[in-house]
Amino acid sequence: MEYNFNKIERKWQKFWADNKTFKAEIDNEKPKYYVLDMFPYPSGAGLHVGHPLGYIASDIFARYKRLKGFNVLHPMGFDAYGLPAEQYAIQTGQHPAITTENNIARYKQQLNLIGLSYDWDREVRTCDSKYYKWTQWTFIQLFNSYFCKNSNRAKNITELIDIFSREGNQNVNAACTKELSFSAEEWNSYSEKEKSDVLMNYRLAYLSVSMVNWCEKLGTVLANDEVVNGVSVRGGYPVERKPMQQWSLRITAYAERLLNGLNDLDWSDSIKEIQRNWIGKSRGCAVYFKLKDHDETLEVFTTRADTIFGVSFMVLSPEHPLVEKITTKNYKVEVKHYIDQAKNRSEREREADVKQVSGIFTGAYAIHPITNKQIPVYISDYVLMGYGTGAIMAVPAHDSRDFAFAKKFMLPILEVVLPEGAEVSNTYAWKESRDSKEGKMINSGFLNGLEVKEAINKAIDYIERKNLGHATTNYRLRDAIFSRQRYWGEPFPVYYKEGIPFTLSEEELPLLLPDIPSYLPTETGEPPLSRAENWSTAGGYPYETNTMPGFAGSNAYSIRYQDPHNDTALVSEQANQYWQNVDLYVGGSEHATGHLLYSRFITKFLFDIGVVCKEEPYQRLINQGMIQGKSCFVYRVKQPQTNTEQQEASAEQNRETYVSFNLRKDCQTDPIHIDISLVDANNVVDIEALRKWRKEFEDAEFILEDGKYICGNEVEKMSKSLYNVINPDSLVEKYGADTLRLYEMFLGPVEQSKPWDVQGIEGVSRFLKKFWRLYAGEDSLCLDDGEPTKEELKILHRGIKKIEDDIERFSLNTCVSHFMIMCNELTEKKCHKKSVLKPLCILIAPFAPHIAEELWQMMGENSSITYAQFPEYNEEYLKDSDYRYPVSINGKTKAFIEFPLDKDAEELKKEVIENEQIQKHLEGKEVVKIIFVQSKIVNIVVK
RNA sequence: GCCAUGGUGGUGGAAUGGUAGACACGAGGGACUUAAAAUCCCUUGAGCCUUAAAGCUCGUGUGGGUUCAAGUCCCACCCGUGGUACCA
Repeated sequence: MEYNFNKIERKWQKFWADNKTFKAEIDNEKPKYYVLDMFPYPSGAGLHVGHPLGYIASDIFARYKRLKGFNVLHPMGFDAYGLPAEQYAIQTGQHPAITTENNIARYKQQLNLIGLSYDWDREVRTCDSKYYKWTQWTFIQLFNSYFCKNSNRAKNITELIDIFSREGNQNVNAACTKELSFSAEEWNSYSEKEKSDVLMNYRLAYLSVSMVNWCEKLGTVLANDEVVNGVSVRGGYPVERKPMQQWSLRITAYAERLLNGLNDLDWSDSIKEIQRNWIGKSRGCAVYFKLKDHDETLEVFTTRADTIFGVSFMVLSPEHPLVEKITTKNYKVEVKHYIDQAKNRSEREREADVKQVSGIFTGAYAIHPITNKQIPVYISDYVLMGYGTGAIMAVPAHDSRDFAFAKKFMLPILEVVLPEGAEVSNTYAWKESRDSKEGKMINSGFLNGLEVKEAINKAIDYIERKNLGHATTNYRLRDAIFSRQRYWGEPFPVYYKEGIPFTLSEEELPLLLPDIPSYLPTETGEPPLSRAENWSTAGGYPYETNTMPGFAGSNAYSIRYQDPHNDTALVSEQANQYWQNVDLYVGGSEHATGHLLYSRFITKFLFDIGVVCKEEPYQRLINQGMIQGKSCFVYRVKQPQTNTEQQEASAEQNRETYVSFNLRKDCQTDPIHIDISLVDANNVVDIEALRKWRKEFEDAEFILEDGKYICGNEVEKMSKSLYNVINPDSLVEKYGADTLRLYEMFLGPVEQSKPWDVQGIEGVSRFLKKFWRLYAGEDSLCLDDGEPTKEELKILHRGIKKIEDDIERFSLNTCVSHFMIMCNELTEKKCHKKSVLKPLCILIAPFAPHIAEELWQMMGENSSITYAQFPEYNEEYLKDSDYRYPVSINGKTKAFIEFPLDKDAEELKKEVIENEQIQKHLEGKEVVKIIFVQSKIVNIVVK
């Protein structure tokens, strides 16, 4: 019988769909296991072989867990809101919903071809109103909550209102945008608008004004990378930094919990580290500096309180509120000029010339809190308003940025930390500052002689005791800006009444995304939604016109899968109690600081308000690597630079010339990408096909080597634009889905990025054919009912053990290898015994489910292999009767000998030394000692 | 710069401190075939030795160290990849 994979795969895919084999339902008799893939954005290009890597890996795990007796939840859905569909709509006028619908259909078709065991009944789409109802609902909960720092959790905003009306905010310790102070009387006298403004300061979803890149001509906000040198990349129109009112989420309130929560997760160290860095906790000290001739104090943040005696100037951010007050008359004009300049520099420009030191003196002086010396106050844009207090104490000797500033403005450089072995030297001769936290304190009064780390603690102690400041912690993490001036996203469930935002009630959800006549922003710069007719409540109050950003829909989708059709709740308590959270999450590491952080935050919030029972959404995380493509290049010869007239003339006469790979060094060339389908395994280009492929090659001249045109290669990202995409559909057609699945795993560790090797797939294809032949005879299965031999049992049980270990460790590439070895050994033994082939079939079922199902059925089983029992290995069969231990002599392995394990040490020694083989190697030398490791003899030391 | 992570044949990659290179691709040789495809067998880290049988030396980015024993552990350096950055 032939292995007809196309027929087999179609048959079983239909069987699974018809029988809903993978439908997951709550079953309290069985333990649950939740396997999830990061859901894809359905782009127009479809899937290439890189996309399914993670899906196949998680599918293998899901299928494995089912065989292990778990009730597995393995859903899939689509992150359907996003920019490409909107841009396509702007260009073509086609509604993004239609584009998205088509792309999803194509994705589902491609995913099903691979035989993934999803429960499609639980599919979610973020653009589906039944789904985004709960995205909007979650937003409302955030709006109605504040973060209480005392209990370290979110609480209902009504509790805060209650406290305000009774005792003001004196005793309130809550996360907020800026510190306010008011009494109960004041609160009760506030207008509705004033109350709303105060509460905004505390809500977890809040409106605030933040700086954006605004392009008047294009009528839209631009991202930093869309602005270069102060003008828009598209059109070259001027861009200004402008404050705009935006919704934000107060993720910073959860910084500490997001940090601590990482410790108990089974994630890779690198991704945990990326999140830790992103949160960026730094412990330090706030220090108050009095200002000469002013009542205000200047508060700075520092992590190096030990260097306080090394302060020689202060620097404020240009946006700092005190700048205006303290600038003296003589410096007003220059300071204003500097601030104006700084304001119009985009983030990108500031980044671009980091090395450029700029700044200006304000004329003001601060008083050093310990030495009482006067210290000049400068402003400079290297100090950012967004971090710490927007002001620093500058210690040029021990901070490289302060050092550069001091050099430029000829300010004193005071050395206070002396590294071990160094001598006190003239700081003005230094080429760079000494930033290291190692060394002893000098010139620092009561800190002298201490190590830096001790000095930091002692300095903070002193500062707190004398009321000169307080210990504090800063986070790099910023609140998440949640508004987008776009069409294709979730509408905010918000309307405005006399300028005060109100949320809709739960009964009014979902607030449907309206149809609009054009997807561009309006002429007045309003977001696209303001084009919608009657975009207001029944009472005529206008709705919010911004939409939510791309990550909104993915924050709680893993929770929604648990109960996707529930109309009355995000998830029922019953469903959540059973499914809890994701046990295995598979996806790319590019979401480390986006989706993975935001959804952890939202899950913690939902935990606080009692919606879910687990605080962390994803217990174990595997980050699959990217599969790269091999790109092919031809080398176009650069035309010599001549004057224009000649060039024009020659352009008509001269055809483009391309040289073969090994000849490219002889002239100047540009590499040009060509489609990989035009090239064979030896990099020989099919020139006739190339001429037909694109016009520019039609009558080009090709300079050959050995009669062939050889192209160059490079490993790059797989992308349509680089013509190096390998499409899974054609591979399934040619080799079958089971081969593709095995090969994607066999290619290397799932976590690692690696290039797609076009030829390697032959190997697993041959293996599956061999595997089939192990069972299949001429026209029926070739099975033997006899008892397996000891030898055969050993092969089988060793295989079971290895495969189980490998899957649990997620080492799926070695798992495939071990399976191949086992099958080859059984083939060699000509073993066709049913009692061996049956467990073998189950073992491969997670990897190659179609062939496993087919053989399973042919062996006379009448139910799907999906819920078969994963075989257990028996230690008895694994015992090595014939294991030969390696014996080294002076560290070099010389012999392998058998010996029993149960003898005592002296007997063993004797036996080893007298062994014929060993004697040969000893060559009569004296044995000094014998090293045993766990009763195995390992090394003999001789003189 | 900082943080993370990796460096093993022609290639993808295996190796709880204990036979480095499993498994696979590619390559070379052979069998079957009129031929091709498919299938099967042998060789395949480098070098040496031998008529043969067998055996030897060197080898996991570089240089040190720990150990009876190091791809694996420690120290220093070089290179690649990813993240991040006037974060005080």
